[in-house]
Amino acid sequence: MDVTTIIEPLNDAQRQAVTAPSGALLILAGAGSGKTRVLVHRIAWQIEVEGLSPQSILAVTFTNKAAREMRSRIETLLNVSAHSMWIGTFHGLAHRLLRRHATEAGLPDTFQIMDTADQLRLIKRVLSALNYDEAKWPAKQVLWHINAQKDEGIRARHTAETGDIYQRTMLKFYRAYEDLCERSGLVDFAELLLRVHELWRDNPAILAHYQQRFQQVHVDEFQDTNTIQYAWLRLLTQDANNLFVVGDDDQSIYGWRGAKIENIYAFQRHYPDHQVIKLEQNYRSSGNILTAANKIIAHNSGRMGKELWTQSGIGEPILLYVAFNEQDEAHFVIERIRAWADKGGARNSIAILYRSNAQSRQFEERLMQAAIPYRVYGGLRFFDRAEIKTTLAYLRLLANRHDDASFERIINTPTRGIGAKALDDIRTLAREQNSSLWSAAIALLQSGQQAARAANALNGFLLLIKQLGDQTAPLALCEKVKIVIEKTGLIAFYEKDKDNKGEEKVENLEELVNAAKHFETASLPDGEENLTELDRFLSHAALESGDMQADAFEDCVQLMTLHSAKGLEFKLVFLVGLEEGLFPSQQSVDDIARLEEERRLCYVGITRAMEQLYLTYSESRQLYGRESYPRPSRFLREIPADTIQEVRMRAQVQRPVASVNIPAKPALLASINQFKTGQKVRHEKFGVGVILQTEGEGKHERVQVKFPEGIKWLMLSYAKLEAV
DNA sequence: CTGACGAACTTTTTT
DNA sequence: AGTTCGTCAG
Repeated sequence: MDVTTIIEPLNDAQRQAVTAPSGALLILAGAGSGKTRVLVHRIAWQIEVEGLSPQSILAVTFTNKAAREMRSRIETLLNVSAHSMWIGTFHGLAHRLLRRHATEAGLPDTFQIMDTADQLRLIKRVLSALNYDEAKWPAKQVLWHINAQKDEGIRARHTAETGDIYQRTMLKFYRAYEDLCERSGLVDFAELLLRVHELWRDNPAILAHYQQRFQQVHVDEFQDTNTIQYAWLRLLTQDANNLFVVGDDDQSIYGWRGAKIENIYAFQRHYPDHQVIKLEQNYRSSGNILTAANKIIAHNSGRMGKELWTQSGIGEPILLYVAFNEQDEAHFVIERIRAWADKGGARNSIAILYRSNAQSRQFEERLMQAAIPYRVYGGLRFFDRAEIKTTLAYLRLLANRHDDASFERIINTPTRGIGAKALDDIRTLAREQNSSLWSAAIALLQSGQQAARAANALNGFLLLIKQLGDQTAPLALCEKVKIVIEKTGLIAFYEKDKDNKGEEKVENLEELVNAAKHFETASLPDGEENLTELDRFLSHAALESGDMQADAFEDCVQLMTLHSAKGLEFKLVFLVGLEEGLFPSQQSVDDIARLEEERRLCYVGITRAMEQLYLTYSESRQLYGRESYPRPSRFLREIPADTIQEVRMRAQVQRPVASVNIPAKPALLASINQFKTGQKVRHEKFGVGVILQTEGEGKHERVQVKFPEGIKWLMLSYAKLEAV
C-alpha cells in the first residue's frame, strides 16, 4: 500500500499527529478539524508504516456509532478487514474482557448486563426490602449516588461507616444493592468499568498480558472520560506511554454525568513526556460562524486555548431573529426552512437545535402544518421499548432463573392473576431465606400457604417458564424468541390492545425475531466462546440499545437537543430559545462551572453550522404553564456584533391579546419617562407592584416588578403597565 | 386488576 | 400546560 494515501489528504498539524513517534500524545481537536480522520489515519499509519499488527491496536470510543464509523473508515482506507482490531466503546470492551476473565473478576460465567431501567427496578426492591419510604429516599437519587460512587471507583466496603445519616443510609443501600446484584448475576454499566479496573489492578499477570498485547491505545472524545475510565487507561499504558488521546476541552458537555475535563490536565501530569498537537483549521464552517464561536468560548476560564480558523472566507452573516413568543419563533424558523427548501436545499441538511426536549413541540406542530417531513432525535430506542424489554426479560429468565430484575418484570406481564400480595409474599420469603425470587416462588408454592387461586396462578407461571425452558433449549435463537412471544401470550396480549399502539408493538416483536435471526448469522463470538448464543444476544441488546432505524435516510429536517447534535454538522442550523433561564438553563446560572459548561454547549451548537446559522429568542414564552418574559441569553452579547445581523420580519402571527392594542411608539415613549425604580404600577393580571429595576431600551426595555405573588420581569412594549 | 383522580414534577444522555 | 406517578375505589 502506498503511504501517500495515508498522509496526502492531511494538513500539517494532522500529519504531525498521524506520524508522530509512539508516545503519549494529546491531540486537541477543535470542532470540525478532522479528528476522526486523524484517529483513522494514525491507526493506518501504525499498521502500514510502523508495522504494527492489527491485533495490537486498541481504540476506545463512547458510542457504538462512533466505534462503527471508525472501524469502517479504517477498512475503507486500508482496504482490509479491521476485525482483529479492538475497536469499541469503553463498556463494550470491558464486557469483552470480563467474559474472558469472568472467574478472575469474581463473576459467574453467565453474568448479564442490566441497563438503567433494570437497575432502578433492583434499587426499588432494595429500598422496600430494607423498609425505606420511597418518598423520602427516591430510588432515582439512590441510583445516582451508587453510580457516582462506582464512577469514582469507590466500593461500599471502601467507605467508612461515618458521616451523616444520609451518607450512612446511602452506604447501606449500596451494600444491599451489591449483594443483590451478586446473587442475581447482574452487572450494571458502571460495574463493567469498575470490574475491569479491579481485574487489572489485582491481577498483574492479566494486566501485563494486555499491556503487552496493546502496543497502541487510542481514545476518542477524551474530554468525556470519567475517573474510572481514565484510571483504566492509565493502568494499561502507564509503563509504555503508548496512549494517543483525541479530545476538545471546549466541547466537554457531559460534566453532569461524571465526565472530568480535569483528565486532560491529569494526562499532562501523568505522562511528562507527552506531546500536545492542536488541530485548529476548520473544514466545516464559514468565517463568521467561527469568529462567533471563538469569541464566545473565550469567555471561559482555564482553557487549553485554541482558535479555529478557515480558508473558506467569511461567508454569510449570522442572522438573529427576535420573536414575540414561541409560536412566532417557530413560525419564523419554518418560513426560513421553506425558503431554503424552495431554493433546492436538502431538508436533511437542516437542523433545529434546542436546549431542552420540551422545546421541540412548537416546531413539530408548525412543521406538521406545513407538511414538511421532520425527524426528532432522542425518542425511545429499539431495545428500550417496553414490549421488547419484556420479551428480553423472559429470555433472560430462561438463561438464568435467578435474574431477579427480569423475574419482577414479567411475573405478571401479561397479567395472569399474580397480584401485589403474591409478589410481596415472594419478596419477603426471598429476603428471609436470602435467595432469588425464583427460588422463593417455588418454596412459597410448596409451603401451601397461599389461597387456591393465587397458588394456581403462581404455579401456572412457574410451569410456563419451565416448559419454555425445556421446549426452547434445543432451538436456534430466533426460534426461541418466536416461541417465547407466542407461548407467553405476549403477542395475543398486544393484539388485543387496540389503543392504536398494540399493532405497532406486535410489529416490534416480529422485528425482534428478525434481529435475532440476523444476530445468529452476523455475530462471530470472540472472547465469548463459552457463552450460549442466547447469552450473547442478551448482552448485545443491553450494550447496544439500537439506533432508531428507518427514517434515517429520508429527507427530513432534523430536530434535536444541543447535546445530541455533538459530532454532527448541517448546512443550515437554527439555534433557538437563546434566553436566560432556558439557555443557559436556570439551574446553571449561579454556578460558574456549570455556566461554563452551558457556554461550551453553545459553542458546540454554533460550530454545527456549515453555511448559515440562525439564532433566535423570544420575548415571551409559556414556561411550566406560566407566561414568562425572559431576558435574551448572555451568550448573544458575547458574539461580536459585526458577525450578526438582525432579521426584521413583518408580524405574521397575532401578538398576544394583552399587547395587541398597544402601539409600539407610545409604549416606547412611556418607558423613557414614565417608569422609574421604586415607582408603583398596576398590571391587569398581577395587580399592583413596585418597580425594582429597569434595563434595555426602546422596544427591548423591560422592568423588574415586585408583585404580591412574586417578582417578574416584564417587557414594557407588551405588558400593559399603568402608573399608580 | 382496571380506571380515575390528584399531586408533583419539569436540562442535558450513553452505555 | 402537560406529563407522569401513585393511590384509591370499584
